Amino acid sequence: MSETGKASGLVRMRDVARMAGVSTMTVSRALSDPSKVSVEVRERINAAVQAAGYLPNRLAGSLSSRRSTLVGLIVPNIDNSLYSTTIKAVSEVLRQSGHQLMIADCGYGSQKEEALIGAFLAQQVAGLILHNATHTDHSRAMIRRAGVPVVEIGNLPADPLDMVVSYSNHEAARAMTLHLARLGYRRIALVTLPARDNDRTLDRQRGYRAALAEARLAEDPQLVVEMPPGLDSGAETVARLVEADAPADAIFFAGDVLAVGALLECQRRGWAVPGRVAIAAFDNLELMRHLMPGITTLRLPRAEIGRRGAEILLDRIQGRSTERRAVDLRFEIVQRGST
Amino acid sequence: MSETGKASGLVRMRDVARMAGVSTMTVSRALSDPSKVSVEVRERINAAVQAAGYLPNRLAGSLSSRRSTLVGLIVPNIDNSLYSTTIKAVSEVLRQSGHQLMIADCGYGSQKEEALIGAFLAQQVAGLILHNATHTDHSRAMIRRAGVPVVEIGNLPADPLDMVVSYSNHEAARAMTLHLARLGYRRIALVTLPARDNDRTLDRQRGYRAALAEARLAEDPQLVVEMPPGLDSGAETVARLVEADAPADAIFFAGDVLAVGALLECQRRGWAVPGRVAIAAFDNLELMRHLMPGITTLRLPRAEIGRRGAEILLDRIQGRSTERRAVDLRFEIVQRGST
DNA sequence: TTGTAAGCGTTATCAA
DNA sequence: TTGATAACGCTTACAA
Repeated sequence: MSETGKASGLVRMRDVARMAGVSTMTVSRALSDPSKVSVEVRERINAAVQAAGYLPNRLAGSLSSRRSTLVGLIVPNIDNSLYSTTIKAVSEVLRQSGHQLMIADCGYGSQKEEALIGAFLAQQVAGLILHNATHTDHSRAMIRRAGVPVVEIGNLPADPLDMVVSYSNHEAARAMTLHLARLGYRRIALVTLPARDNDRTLDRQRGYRAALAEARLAEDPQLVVEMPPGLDSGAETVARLVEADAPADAIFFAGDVLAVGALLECQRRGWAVPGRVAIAAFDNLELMRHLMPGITTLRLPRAEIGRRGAEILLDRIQGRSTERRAVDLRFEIVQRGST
Repeated sequence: MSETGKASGLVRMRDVARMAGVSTMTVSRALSDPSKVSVEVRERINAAVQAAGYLPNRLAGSLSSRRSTLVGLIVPNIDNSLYSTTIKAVSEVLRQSGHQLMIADCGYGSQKEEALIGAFLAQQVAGLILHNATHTDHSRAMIRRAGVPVVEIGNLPADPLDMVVSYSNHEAARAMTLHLARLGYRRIALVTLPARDNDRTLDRQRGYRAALAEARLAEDPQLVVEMPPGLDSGAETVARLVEADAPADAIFFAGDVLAVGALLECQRRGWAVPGRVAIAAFDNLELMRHLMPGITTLRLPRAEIGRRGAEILLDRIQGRSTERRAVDLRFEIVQRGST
C-alpha cells in the first residue's frame, strides 16, 4: 500500500520511476524537458510525482550537471533600506528565472568579504553580486579560479573584477557640491560615514574636493567630518557645524540618514533651514520629500542597479553573453526647500 | 610544474590528495576534523590546499553526508526595514555556526510562499524560518514530508507548524488601544495595512476590538481603515479621519510608517498633536523618537526574534534539542508626546 | 522515445 | 592513523 516513502518520507527519483514503470532517466527528462517524453508516459510520471509528493534534490542535480541555480549577494549591511531596495530588485529578477539568492553582509571590510566569497563559491554559486569594490588579493584569486561571473554594484571601480553596474559616487558628490556652490553657498561642509575601508565614501570625499576646486572655494579641514550612521549622528553634527566659530552655511550629508537627523534637530532648535544652514542629502529616501522643508538630495538608481545587475549576470550565467560590461547609471539632483 | 589545476582552474579533493601523497579520505578528515589526522600529514595537506587554492565543493559534501548548511528565510517583503532588522539578527547567528542564509520574499500571499518553500526544500535546506503564519495545505505537507525544523516568527499562530518565536500581534494591538483609552481618548481609530491574507493585521484588528469592548467604547466602522503602506498613505488617512463629520480623537496606526506620514502631515497643516488628534504607532522605528512630538509606539523585539529564532532552529538542526518550542516575547508601550 | 552505464566530488563505513 | 569501496540522487553520453 504505502509505497509513498519508507516511513522517512524521503522520496527519490528512483521511487517515482518505479511507480510510473519507467527508468529514472525518463523521469528526469519528463521533469526538465517534458517534450522529450511521450504524452502517455509523461502523464504517468506526473501522477506518480503528485502521489508521492516528490521534490527533486537540486544538490544532486547541480552536482551532476555542474550547473547551479544559486547566486550570492554580498552587501555591507543588510539592515539598511538603501541596500534592501537593491536586494529586492535583484531577488525579483532572479526568481523569474528560477534562481535562488543567498545574501550575506560583510560590514564594510574586505576581510569578512573574503570569507563570504569563499563560502559562496564552495556552495558552487553560478554568479556573485558584490556591493563593495575593494577586495583582498585572495578574494580576487578565488573568483578567478572559480571562473564565475561577478557584478560589482556599489561604485565604479578603477580596476573592476568583471562586470559593473553602478553610478559614480565621485560624480554624484561632485555634482551636489557644485549645485550648492551655484546656489551661492561658500562654506560647504561634507559629512560622511567613516571612510576607512570604504571606497564609496572615499570617492564622495574626492568628488567634493574636486567640486570645491572647480568652484574656486577654499577647502577647510574643519568642514570635512566623518560620523557613524544614524539620526543622532546627524543631529549632533549639524549643531557642531552651525555653532562653530566659522560656521558652515551649507552641509552636504553624504551618507545614511544623517541629513534627516540634522533637519529634525534644526526643527527642535528652531533653526531656519536654509536660513541658518542649508542641508543636502545623498540618497532620495521617501522621507526627504515629506519633511519641512523637503531635503535637497540625489536620486540614485538603487532599484535599477539591482535589476540590471541581476540581468547582465544572468546573461552570462545562461551563456547569452560573454561581454565584460560596465554600466554607468545616471543620477540626478532633486532640488527642494532645504537649500 | 603546473599541477595547480588543469587550465580550467578546477581543483578537487583528489588533486589535493595526490599532491599530499594521501587518499581523499585523509584530506576529507584533515579538513573536517583535523584531530583525526597526524600532525605531519595534516601539514602536508594544508600546504597542498594552499598551493592549489582548493575550495571544497559543499554540494558534493552535503549530498554525501546528507547534511546541509543552508537555512531558508521567507519574509513578506525584503524591502522593509522592520524585516531587515530581523534578517540581520538571523544572519549573524547563522554565520557564527557556519550556515548560509537564503532569503526570499513572498509578498503577503501563501501561494507564493508555497512555491518558495518547495524551492528551498529542493535545495535541501536544513531548516526554514517563516514570517507568515498562514500556509497552504500543500506547504504543510511538503514540510512534514521533508522533516525539516521550522520556526514561525511573525505572529503566534493558533496552529503552529513546528516552533514559534514571536510576540502577540493581538496583545500588542490590544495593549496600545487600552493605553489610549486610559489616556482618555474616546474615538480611537485603527489604521492597518490591507488585512487580506495577512494574519498579523487581522490579529491587530481583533486586539483593537477586544480592547474597545473592555474599555466599553462603542465600535465605529468608520474608524477602522485599511491603507496601503507608505508615508503618503498615512498623510491621507489622518486628513480624512480628522476632517470627518465625527472625527477621531486618537489614531492608532498599526503598520508600516503610516504614523510618520500622518505626523508630518499634521506638521504641514499646523494641526497640534495631540491637541487636534493623538497619534500612536506600532513599530518603534528610530525616527519615532526624533519627530516633534515623539510618537507613542510599541517596542517590539524585532532583533531578538531573529536571534532566538535562529538559535532554536540551530538547536534542532544540530540535534541539541527535539522540543517544539513556542517562545512568546515581550513588547512594551513607549509613551511619548504624540498622545 | 526510452534505457544503460558511468560519473559529478564528497563522506560513511569498515578494514587494515 | 590511514585507506579502499560504496554510496549520496541526479544527469551526461551513448546505445537500443
